[in-house]
Amino acid sequence: MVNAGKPGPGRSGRPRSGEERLSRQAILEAALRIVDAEGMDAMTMRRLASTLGVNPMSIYHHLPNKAAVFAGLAELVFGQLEAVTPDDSVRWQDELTNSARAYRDAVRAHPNLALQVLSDTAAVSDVVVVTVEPFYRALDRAGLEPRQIVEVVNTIIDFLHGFSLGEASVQAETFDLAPDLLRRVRGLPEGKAPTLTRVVRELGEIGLHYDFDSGFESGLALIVAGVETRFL
Amino acid sequence: MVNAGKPGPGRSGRPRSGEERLSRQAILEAALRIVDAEGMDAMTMRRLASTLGVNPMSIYHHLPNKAAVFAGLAELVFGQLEAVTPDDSVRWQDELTNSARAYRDAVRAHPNLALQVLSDTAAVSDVVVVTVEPFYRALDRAGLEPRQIVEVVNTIIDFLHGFSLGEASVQAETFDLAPDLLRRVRGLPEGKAPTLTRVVRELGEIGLHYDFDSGFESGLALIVAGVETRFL
DNA sequence: ACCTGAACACCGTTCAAGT
DNA sequence: ACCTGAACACCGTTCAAGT
Repeated sequence: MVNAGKPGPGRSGRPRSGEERLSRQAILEAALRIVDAEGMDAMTMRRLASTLGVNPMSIYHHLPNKAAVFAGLAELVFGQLEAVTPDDSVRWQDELTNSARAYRDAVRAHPNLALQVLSDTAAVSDVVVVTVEPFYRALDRAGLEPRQIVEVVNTIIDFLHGFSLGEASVQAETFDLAPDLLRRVRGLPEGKAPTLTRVVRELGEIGLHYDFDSGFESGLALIVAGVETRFL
Repeated sequence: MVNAGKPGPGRSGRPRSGEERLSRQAILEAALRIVDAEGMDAMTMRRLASTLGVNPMSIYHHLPNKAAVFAGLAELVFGQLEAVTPDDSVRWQDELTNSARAYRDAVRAHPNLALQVLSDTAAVSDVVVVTVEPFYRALDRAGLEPRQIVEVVNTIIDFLHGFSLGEASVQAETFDLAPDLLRRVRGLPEGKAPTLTRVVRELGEIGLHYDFDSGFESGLALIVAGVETRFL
Protein backbone atom coordinates (compact mmCIF):
# COMPACT_ATOMS: atom_id res chain seq x y z
CA MET A 1 0.00 0.00 0.00
CA VAL A 2 2.34 2.70 -1.29
CA ASN A 3 1.39 6.32 -0.86
CA ALA A 4 0.65 7.91 -4.23
CA GLY A 5 2.64 10.90 -3.08
CA LYS A 6 2.41 14.60 -3.61
CA PRO A 7 0.12 16.06 -6.29
CA GLY A 8 3.10 16.70 -8.52
CA PRO A 9 4.18 20.08 -9.80
CA GLY A 10 2.04 22.66 -11.54
CA ARG A 11 -0.55 20.88 -13.68
CA SER A 12 -3.08 23.49 -12.64
CA GLY A 13 -6.18 24.64 -14.46
CA ARG A 14 -9.19 22.83 -15.80
CA PRO A 15 -8.46 19.50 -17.46
CA ARG A 16 -9.88 18.89 -20.91
CA SER A 17 -13.11 16.95 -21.14
CA GLY A 18 -12.49 13.26 -20.52
CA GLU A 19 -9.24 14.04 -18.76
CA GLU A 20 -10.74 14.79 -15.36
CA ARG A 21 -8.48 13.28 -12.74
CA LEU A 22 -11.22 12.90 -10.16
CA SER A 23 -14.77 11.69 -9.85
CA ARG A 24 -17.15 11.22 -6.96
CA GLN A 25 -16.95 7.48 -7.44
CA ALA A 26 -13.14 7.34 -7.58
CA ILE A 27 -12.90 9.50 -4.46
CA LEU A 28 -15.32 7.32 -2.52
CA GLU A 29 -13.55 4.13 -3.54
CA ALA A 30 -10.22 5.52 -2.41
CA ALA A 31 -11.78 6.64 0.87
CA LEU A 32 -13.24 3.18 1.41
CA ARG A 33 -9.82 1.59 0.90
CA ILE A 34 -8.32 3.89 3.52
CA VAL A 35 -11.07 3.19 6.03
CA ASP A 36 -10.92 -0.57 5.47
CA ALA A 37 -7.17 -0.66 5.83
CA GLU A 38 -6.56 1.85 8.61
CA GLY A 39 -9.84 2.92 10.15
CA MET A 40 -11.94 6.05 10.29
CA ASP A 41 -9.36 8.25 11.96
CA ALA A 42 -6.88 7.71 9.15
CA MET A 43 -9.40 8.98 6.62
CA THR A 44 -8.56 12.68 6.51
CA MET A 45 -9.18 14.92 3.54
CA ARG A 46 -5.49 15.57 3.17
CA ARG A 47 -4.63 11.89 3.31
CA LEU A 48 -7.35 11.07 0.83
CA ALA A 49 -6.09 13.71 -1.58
CA SER A 50 -2.57 12.43 -1.22
CA THR A 51 -3.48 8.84 -2.14
CA LEU A 52 -5.31 10.24 -5.16
CA GLY A 53 -2.26 12.25 -6.15
CA VAL A 54 -4.22 15.44 -5.96
CA ASN A 55 -4.48 18.71 -4.07
CA PRO A 56 -6.64 18.47 -0.93
CA MET A 57 -8.93 21.16 -2.23
CA SER A 58 -9.72 19.33 -5.45
CA ILE A 59 -11.97 16.95 -3.57
CA TYR A 60 -14.30 19.79 -2.65
CA HIS A 61 -15.32 20.13 -6.29
CA HIS A 62 -16.91 16.69 -6.11
CA LEU A 63 -18.11 16.43 -2.51
CA PRO A 64 -19.07 19.39 -0.32
CA ASN A 65 -17.20 18.31 2.83
CA LYS A 66 -15.84 15.45 4.87
CA ALA A 67 -19.24 14.47 6.24
CA ALA A 68 -20.46 14.00 2.68
CA VAL A 69 -17.57 11.63 2.03
CA PHE A 70 -18.59 9.48 4.97
CA ALA A 71 -22.24 9.58 3.96
CA GLY A 72 -21.19 8.46 0.50
CA LEU A 73 -19.34 5.53 2.02
CA ALA A 74 -22.45 4.38 3.84
CA GLU A 75 -24.25 4.47 0.51
CA LEU A 76 -21.48 2.41 -1.07
CA VAL A 77 -21.65 -0.27 1.58
CA PHE A 78 -25.38 -0.80 1.27
CA GLY A 79 -25.05 -0.71 -2.50
CA GLN A 80 -22.98 -3.86 -2.15
CA LEU A 81 -25.79 -5.62 -0.30
CA GLU A 82 -26.73 -8.69 -2.25
CA ALA A 83 -30.30 -8.68 -3.41
CA VAL A 84 -32.34 -11.63 -2.24
CA THR A 85 -34.35 -12.78 -5.22
CA PRO A 86 -38.01 -13.60 -4.61
CA ASP A 87 -38.62 -17.33 -4.54
CA ASP A 88 -41.97 -18.71 -3.48
CA SER A 89 -40.56 -22.19 -3.07
CA VAL A 90 -38.68 -21.28 0.10
CA ARG A 91 -40.53 -20.95 3.38
CA TRP A 92 -41.14 -17.34 4.42
CA GLN A 93 -39.07 -18.04 7.53
CA ASP A 94 -36.06 -18.84 5.36
CA GLU A 95 -36.62 -15.85 3.09
CA LEU A 96 -36.62 -13.68 6.21
CA THR A 97 -33.46 -15.14 7.71
CA ASN A 98 -31.64 -15.14 4.36
CA SER A 99 -32.38 -11.45 4.00
CA ALA A 100 -31.08 -10.82 7.49
CA ARG A 101 -27.88 -12.71 6.70
CA ALA A 102 -27.29 -10.64 3.58
CA TYR A 103 -27.72 -7.46 5.59
CA ARG A 104 -25.27 -8.64 8.23
CA ASP A 105 -22.75 -9.63 5.56
CA ALA A 106 -22.86 -6.23 3.90
CA VAL A 107 -22.08 -4.47 7.16
CA ARG A 108 -19.38 -6.80 8.34
CA ALA A 109 -17.54 -6.56 5.03
CA HIS A 110 -16.42 -3.14 6.28
CA PRO A 111 -16.19 -3.32 10.07
CA ASN A 112 -14.38 0.00 10.44
CA LEU A 113 -17.31 1.67 8.78
CA ALA A 114 -20.07 0.00 10.77
CA LEU A 115 -20.49 2.82 13.24
CA GLN A 116 -20.85 5.39 10.48
CA VAL A 117 -23.13 3.20 8.42
CA LEU A 118 -25.48 2.30 11.23
CA SER A 119 -25.80 5.81 12.58
CA ASP A 120 -26.21 7.65 9.30
CA THR A 121 -29.98 7.84 9.33
CA ALA A 122 -30.20 9.34 5.87
CA ALA A 123 -28.18 6.57 4.26
CA VAL A 124 -29.92 3.93 6.30
CA SER A 125 -33.40 5.03 5.37
CA ASP A 126 -32.46 5.48 1.72
CA VAL A 127 -31.39 1.89 1.42
CA VAL A 128 -34.09 0.72 3.72
CA VAL A 129 -36.42 1.58 0.89
CA VAL A 130 -34.60 -0.74 -1.44
CA THR A 131 -33.08 -3.42 0.76
CA VAL A 132 -36.03 -3.90 3.01
CA GLU A 133 -38.29 -5.28 0.32
CA PRO A 134 -37.37 -8.95 0.93
CA PHE A 135 -38.34 -8.55 4.59
CA TYR A 136 -41.66 -7.07 3.59
CA ARG A 137 -42.21 -9.80 1.05
CA ALA A 138 -41.48 -12.64 3.46
CA LEU A 139 -43.80 -11.27 6.11
CA ASP A 140 -46.51 -10.54 3.60
CA ARG A 141 -46.33 -14.15 2.43
CA ALA A 142 -46.58 -15.20 6.07
CA GLY A 143 -49.93 -13.46 6.14
CA LEU A 144 -49.28 -10.50 8.44
CA GLU A 145 -51.21 -7.26 8.21
CA PRO A 146 -49.43 -4.11 7.02
CA ARG A 147 -49.08 -2.63 10.49
CA GLN A 148 -47.70 -5.88 11.85
CA ILE A 149 -45.25 -6.12 8.98
CA VAL A 150 -43.86 -2.67 9.74
CA GLU A 151 -43.50 -3.52 13.41
CA VAL A 152 -41.65 -6.74 12.78
CA VAL A 153 -39.36 -5.29 10.13
CA ASN A 154 -38.37 -2.49 12.48
CA THR A 155 -37.59 -4.96 15.23
CA ILE A 156 -35.48 -7.12 12.95
CA ILE A 157 -33.55 -4.12 11.65
CA ASP A 158 -32.92 -2.99 15.22
CA PHE A 159 -31.60 -6.43 16.10
CA LEU A 160 -29.41 -6.44 12.99
CA HIS A 161 -27.98 -3.04 13.87
CA GLY A 162 -27.26 -3.91 17.47
CA PHE A 163 -25.73 -7.22 16.52
CA SER A 164 -23.60 -5.72 13.75
CA LEU A 165 -22.40 -2.97 16.02
CA GLY A 166 -21.21 -5.52 18.55
CA GLU A 167 -19.65 -7.72 15.92
CA ALA A 168 -17.80 -4.82 14.32
CA SER A 169 -16.45 -3.69 17.67
CA VAL A 170 -14.64 -6.95 18.18
CA GLN A 171 -11.71 -7.94 16.04
CA ALA A 172 -11.81 -11.70 16.29
CA GLU A 173 -14.72 -13.71 14.98
CA THR A 174 -14.76 -16.05 17.93
CA PHE A 175 -13.29 -15.45 21.33
CA ASP A 176 -13.47 -16.98 24.72
CA LEU A 177 -15.90 -15.22 26.98
CA ALA A 178 -14.92 -17.42 29.84
CA PRO A 179 -11.69 -15.90 31.19
CA ASP A 180 -12.84 -12.34 30.74
CA LEU A 181 -16.31 -12.83 32.09
CA LEU A 182 -15.20 -15.09 34.92
CA ARG A 183 -12.63 -12.56 36.02
CA ARG A 184 -15.20 -9.79 36.07
CA VAL A 185 -17.77 -11.86 37.88
CA ARG A 186 -15.22 -12.91 40.46
CA GLY A 187 -14.49 -9.26 41.13
CA LEU A 188 -18.09 -8.54 42.04
CA PRO A 189 -19.14 -7.80 45.64
CA GLU A 190 -20.73 -10.86 47.19
CA GLY A 191 -24.38 -11.24 46.27
CA LYS A 192 -24.47 -8.23 43.99
CA ALA A 193 -25.46 -10.22 40.94
CA PRO A 194 -26.29 -13.72 42.19
CA THR A 195 -28.07 -15.06 39.14
CA LEU A 196 -25.43 -13.84 36.74
CA THR A 197 -22.75 -15.33 38.96
CA ARG A 198 -24.46 -18.70 39.10
CA VAL A 199 -25.26 -18.88 35.38
CA VAL A 200 -21.73 -17.93 34.38
CA ARG A 201 -20.24 -20.43 36.81
CA GLU A 202 -22.36 -23.27 35.44
CA LEU A 203 -21.39 -22.38 31.89
CA GLY A 204 -17.76 -21.79 32.78
CA GLU A 205 -17.38 -25.32 33.97
CA ILE A 206 -18.48 -26.86 30.72
CA GLY A 207 -16.31 -24.39 28.81
CA LEU A 208 -18.25 -21.56 27.28
CA HIS A 209 -17.15 -19.90 24.10
CA TYR A 210 -19.24 -17.35 22.34
CA ASP A 211 -19.32 -17.19 18.61
CA PHE A 212 -21.11 -14.60 16.55
CA ASP A 213 -22.54 -16.97 13.99
CA SER A 214 -24.58 -19.01 16.44
CA GLY A 215 -25.49 -15.89 18.40
CA PHE A 216 -26.87 -14.39 15.21
CA GLU A 217 -28.84 -17.47 14.28
CA SER A 218 -30.39 -17.88 17.70
CA GLY A 219 -31.47 -14.26 17.73
CA LEU A 220 -33.17 -14.66 14.38
CA ALA A 221 -34.82 -17.89 15.50
CA LEU A 222 -36.18 -16.14 18.56
CA ILE A 223 -37.73 -13.36 16.51
CA VAL A 224 -39.20 -15.75 13.97
CA ALA A 225 -40.74 -17.78 16.78
CA GLY A 226 -42.19 -14.57 18.17
CA VAL A 227 -43.78 -13.74 14.83
CA GLU A 228 -45.34 -17.19 14.56
CA THR A 229 -46.78 -17.02 18.06
CA ARG A 230 -48.06 -13.48 18.03
CA PHE A 231 -49.38 -13.10 14.53
CA LEU A 232 -50.25 -16.52 13.09
CA MET B 1 -23.96 28.61 29.31
CA VAL B 2 -21.16 31.14 29.71
CA ASN B 3 -17.63 30.10 28.88
CA ALA B 4 -15.53 29.95 32.03
CA GLY B 5 -12.79 31.66 30.08
CA LYS B 6 -9.05 31.55 30.00
CA PRO B 7 -7.10 29.76 32.71
CA GLY B 8 -6.24 33.02 34.32
CA PRO B 9 -2.76 34.35 34.90
CA GLY B 10 0.13 32.52 36.53
CA ARG B 11 -1.22 30.33 39.34
CA SER B 12 1.25 27.67 38.33
CA GLY B 13 2.76 24.92 40.46
CA ARG B 14 1.27 22.15 42.51
CA PRO B 15 -1.77 23.16 44.57
CA ARG B 16 -1.76 22.34 48.28
CA SER B 17 -3.55 19.17 49.33
CA GLY B 18 -7.31 19.70 49.23
CA GLU B 19 -6.88 22.62 46.87
CA GLU B 20 -6.68 20.59 43.66
CA ARG B 21 -8.63 22.38 41.01
CA LEU B 22 -9.38 19.24 39.05
CA SER B 23 -10.55 15.69 39.52
CA ARG B 24 -11.42 12.88 37.18
CA GLN B 25 -15.04 13.17 38.24
CA ALA B 26 -15.25 16.94 37.75
CA ILE B 27 -13.64 16.65 34.34
CA LEU B 28 -16.03 13.95 33.20
CA GLU B 29 -19.06 15.87 34.43
CA ALA B 30 -17.95 18.96 32.54
CA ALA B 31 -17.34 16.87 29.43
CA LEU B 32 -20.81 15.36 29.72
CA ARG B 33 -22.37 18.81 29.89
CA ILE B 34 -20.57 19.84 26.72
CA VAL B 35 -21.60 16.70 24.86
CA ASP B 36 -25.21 16.96 25.99
CA ALA B 37 -25.45 20.60 25.02
CA GLU B 38 -23.44 20.71 21.81
CA GLY B 39 -22.56 17.22 20.68
CA MET B 40 -19.43 15.11 20.39
CA ASP B 41 -17.59 17.37 17.97
CA ALA B 42 -17.75 20.29 20.38
CA MET B 43 -16.01 18.24 23.05
CA THR B 44 -12.37 19.07 22.41
CA MET B 45 -9.66 18.94 25.03
CA ARG B 46 -9.03 22.65 24.67
CA ARG B 47 -12.70 23.49 24.98
CA LEU B 48 -13.07 21.22 28.00
CA ALA B 49 -10.10 22.85 29.70
CA SER B 50 -11.50 26.26 28.95
CA THR B 51 -14.87 25.55 30.59
CA LEU B 52 -12.97 24.24 33.61
CA GLY B 53 -10.88 27.41 33.73
CA VAL B 54 -7.71 25.43 33.36
CA ASN B 55 -4.79 24.83 31.03
CA PRO B 56 -5.48 22.17 28.38
CA MET B 57 -2.56 20.11 29.59
CA SER B 58 -3.86 19.89 33.15
CA ILE B 59 -6.46 17.37 32.09
CA TYR B 60 -3.75 14.90 31.12
CA HIS B 61 -2.81 14.50 34.76
CA HIS B 62 -6.19 12.90 35.42
CA LEU B 63 -7.00 11.13 32.16
CA PRO B 64 -4.41 9.82 29.70
CA ASN B 65 -6.03 11.13 26.51
CA LYS B 66 -9.21 12.15 24.77
CA ALA B 67 -10.31 8.57 24.15
CA ALA B 68 -10.17 7.97 27.90
CA VAL B 69 -12.46 10.94 28.44
CA PHE B 70 -15.05 9.45 26.11
CA ALA B 71 -14.69 6.02 27.68
CA GLY B 72 -15.26 7.65 31.06
CA LEU B 73 -18.44 9.23 29.75
CA ALA B 74 -19.79 5.85 28.69
CA GLU B 75 -19.11 4.64 32.21
CA LEU B 76 -20.94 7.64 33.63
CA VAL B 77 -24.03 7.04 31.52
CA PHE B 78 -24.39 3.43 32.53
CA GLY B 79 -23.70 4.35 36.10
CA GLN B 80 -26.92 6.34 35.97
CA LEU B 81 -28.88 3.28 34.93
CA GLU B 82 -31.56 2.68 37.50
CA ALA B 83 -31.25 -0.66 39.18
CA VAL B 84 -34.31 -2.85 38.89
CA THR B 85 -34.91 -4.34 42.30
CA PRO B 86 -35.73 -8.03 42.44
CA ASP B 87 -39.40 -8.65 43.09
CA ASP B 88 -40.86 -12.12 42.85
CA SER B 89 -44.38 -10.78 42.81
CA VAL B 90 -44.03 -9.46 39.26
CA ARG B 91 -44.20 -11.81 36.30
CA TRP B 92 -40.82 -12.62 34.81
CA GLN B 93 -42.05 -11.09 31.56
CA ASP B 94 -42.57 -7.76 33.31
CA GLU B 95 -39.25 -7.94 35.09
CA LEU B 96 -37.61 -8.44 31.71
CA THR B 97 -39.38 -5.58 29.98
CA ASN B 98 -38.88 -3.24 32.94
CA SER B 99 -35.16 -3.90 32.80
CA ALA B 100 -35.15 -3.21 29.08
CA ARG B 101 -36.98 0.07 29.65
CA ALA B 102 -34.44 1.17 32.23
CA TYR B 103 -31.61 0.41 29.81
CA ARG B 104 -33.28 2.38 27.04
CA ASP B 105 -33.88 5.30 29.38
CA ALA B 106 -30.25 5.47 30.45
CA VAL B 107 -29.06 5.69 26.86
CA ARG B 108 -31.63 8.16 25.66
CA ALA B 109 -30.90 10.53 28.53
CA HIS B 110 -27.75 11.40 26.54
CA PRO B 111 -28.55 10.99 22.86
CA ASN B 112 -25.38 12.70 21.65
CA LEU B 113 -23.38 10.08 23.49
CA ALA B 114 -25.29 7.05 22.27
CA LEU B 115 -22.91 6.20 19.48
CA GLN B 116 -19.91 6.30 21.80
CA VAL B 117 -21.68 4.42 24.55
CA LEU B 118 -22.96 1.63 22.35
CA SER B 119 -19.70 1.09 20.51
CA ASP B 120 -17.36 1.23 23.47
CA THR B 121 -17.07 -2.48 24.04
CA ALA B 122 -15.03 -2.12 27.18
CA ALA B 123 -17.55 0.14 28.86
CA VAL B 124 -20.46 -1.90 27.62
CA SER B 125 -19.15 -5.16 28.94
CA ASP B 126 -18.10 -3.61 32.23
CA VAL B 127 -21.62 -2.51 32.97
CA VAL B 128 -23.10 -5.54 31.38
CA VAL B 129 -21.73 -7.38 34.36
CA VAL B 130 -23.69 -5.19 36.70
CA THR B 131 -26.73 -4.07 34.74
CA VAL B 132 -27.49 -7.35 33.11
CA GLU B 133 -28.35 -9.14 36.33
CA PRO B 134 -32.08 -8.32 36.17
CA PHE B 135 -32.26 -9.88 32.72
CA TYR B 136 -30.55 -13.00 33.98
CA ARG B 137 -32.81 -13.11 37.00
CA ALA B 138 -36.02 -12.80 35.02
CA LEU B 139 -35.05 -15.54 32.57
CA ASP B 140 -33.86 -17.78 35.36
CA ARG B 141 -37.21 -17.41 37.06
CA ALA B 142 -38.86 -18.25 33.74
CA GLY B 143 -37.06 -21.57 33.93
CA LEU B 144 -34.52 -21.32 31.10
CA GLU B 145 -31.24 -23.19 31.10
CA PRO B 146 -27.99 -21.24 31.44
CA ARG B 147 -27.10 -21.46 27.76
CA GLN B 148 -30.57 -20.32 26.76
CA ILE B 149 -30.39 -17.44 29.19
CA VAL B 150 -27.15 -16.19 27.65
CA GLU B 151 -28.59 -16.44 24.15
CA VAL B 152 -31.72 -14.52 25.00
CA VAL B 153 -29.92 -11.81 26.97
CA ASN B 154 -27.56 -11.22 24.05
CA THR B 155 -30.47 -10.92 21.66
CA ILE B 156 -32.29 -8.46 23.90
CA ILE B 157 -29.16 -6.35 24.33
CA ASP B 158 -28.63 -6.31 20.57
CA PHE B 159 -32.21 -5.17 20.06
CA LEU B 160 -31.76 -2.49 22.73
CA HIS B 161 -28.60 -1.23 21.09
CA GLY B 162 -30.08 -1.12 17.61
CA PHE B 163 -33.21 0.55 18.83
CA SER B 164 -31.33 3.10 20.92
CA LEU B 165 -29.03 3.91 18.05
CA GLY B 166 -31.99 4.67 15.83
CA GLU B 167 -33.76 6.64 18.50
CA ALA B 168 -30.69 8.73 19.26
CA SER B 169 -30.16 9.53 15.59
CA VAL B 170 -33.52 11.23 15.36
CA GLN B 171 -34.24 14.48 17.08
CA ALA B 172 -38.00 14.32 17.51
CA GLU B 173 -39.66 11.69 19.66
CA THR B 174 -42.45 11.15 17.20
CA PHE B 175 -42.47 11.99 13.54
CA ASP B 176 -44.55 11.22 10.54
CA LEU B 177 -43.08 8.47 8.46
CA ALA B 178 -45.74 8.99 5.86
CA PRO B 179 -44.53 11.97 3.82
CA ASP B 180 -40.91 10.90 3.85
CA LEU B 181 -41.52 7.25 3.16
CA LEU B 182 -44.24 7.91 0.61
CA ARG B 183 -41.97 10.28 -1.28
CA ARG B 184 -39.19 7.73 -1.38
CA VAL B 185 -41.47 4.91 -2.38
CA ARG B 186 -43.00 7.02 -5.13
CA GLY B 187 -39.53 7.63 -6.50
CA LEU B 188 -38.88 3.93 -6.93
CA PRO B 189 -38.70 2.32 -10.37
CA GLU B 190 -41.93 0.52 -11.14
CA GLY B 191 -42.05 -2.96 -9.64
CA LYS B 192 -38.71 -2.69 -7.89
CA ALA B 193 -40.16 -3.17 -4.43
CA PRO B 194 -43.78 -4.17 -4.96
CA THR B 195 -44.57 -5.45 -1.48
CA LEU B 196 -43.05 -2.44 0.23
CA THR B 197 -44.95 -0.19 -2.10
CA ARG B 198 -48.25 -1.87 -1.41
CA VAL B 199 -47.79 -2.06 2.36
CA VAL B 200 -46.79 1.57 2.60
CA ARG B 201 -49.69 2.67 0.43
CA GLU B 202 -52.23 0.81 2.56
CA LEU B 203 -50.79 2.32 5.71
CA GLY B 204 -50.43 5.77 4.18
CA GLU B 205 -54.13 5.95 3.53
CA ILE B 206 -55.11 5.41 7.11
CA GLY B 207 -52.40 7.82 8.21
CA LEU B 208 -49.34 6.15 9.59
CA HIS B 209 -47.21 7.78 12.21
CA TYR B 210 -44.34 6.02 13.79
CA ASP B 211 -43.57 6.55 17.41
CA PHE B 212 -40.63 5.13 19.27
CA ASP B 213 -42.52 4.13 22.39
CA SER B 214 -44.85 1.72 20.69
CA GLY B 215 -42.08 0.49 18.41
CA PHE B 216 -40.06 -0.34 21.49
CA GLU B 217 -42.87 -2.13 23.23
CA SER B 218 -43.81 -4.22 20.22
CA GLY B 219 -40.20 -5.28 19.77
CA LEU B 220 -40.01 -6.40 23.37
CA ALA B 221 -43.33 -8.22 23.09
CA LEU B 222 -42.08 -10.08 20.04
CA ILE B 223 -38.96 -11.24 21.83
CA VAL B 224 -40.86 -12.28 24.94
CA ALA B 225 -43.28 -14.26 22.80
CA GLY B 226 -40.30 -15.93 21.16
CA VAL B 227 -38.90 -16.94 24.52
CA GLU B 228 -42.21 -18.42 25.62
CA THR B 229 -42.59 -20.43 22.41
CA ARG B 230 -39.05 -21.69 22.07
CA PHE B 231 -38.08 -22.42 25.64
CA LEU B 232 -41.18 -23.02 27.76
C1' DA C 1 2.05 15.30 42.20
C1' DC C 2 -0.23 18.78 39.86
C1' DC C 3 -0.45 22.75 36.82
C1' DT C 4 1.56 25.69 33.01
C1' DG C 5 3.58 27.57 28.41
C1' DA C 6 5.59 26.90 24.26
C1' DA C 7 6.03 24.05 20.50
C1' DC C 8 5.14 20.13 16.99
C1' DA C 9 2.71 18.00 13.67
C1' DC C 10 -1.24 17.82 12.22
C1' DC C 11 -6.50 19.00 10.93
C1' DG C 12 -11.00 20.93 7.70
C1' DT C 13 -12.18 24.56 5.02
C1' DT C 14 -12.31 29.59 2.71
C1' DC C 15 -10.64 32.35 -0.73
C1' DA C 16 -8.34 34.14 -4.73
C1' DA C 17 -6.14 32.76 -8.67
C1' DG C 18 -4.91 29.94 -12.44
C1' DT C 19 -6.69 27.36 -17.23
C1' DA D 1 -15.87 23.72 -14.48
C1' DC D 2 -12.01 21.83 -12.39
C1' DC D 3 -7.56 22.06 -10.09
C1' DT D 4 -4.08 24.63 -7.19
C1' DG D 5 -1.49 27.38 -3.37
C1' DA D 6 -1.50 30.05 0.46
C1' DA D 7 -3.70 31.10 4.54
C1' DC D 8 -6.96 30.83 8.76
C1' DA D 9 -8.48 28.98 12.73
C1' DC D 10 -8.36 25.31 14.82
C1' DC D 11 -6.89 20.34 16.73
C1' DG D 12 -4.37 16.42 20.28
C1' DT D 13 -0.32 15.65 22.51
C1' DT D 14 5.00 15.88 23.96
C1' DC D 15 8.23 18.07 26.56
C1' DA D 16 10.65 21.00 29.77
C1' DA D 17 9.88 23.84 33.50
C1' DG D 18 7.67 25.68 37.40
C1' DT D 19 5.93 24.75 42.77
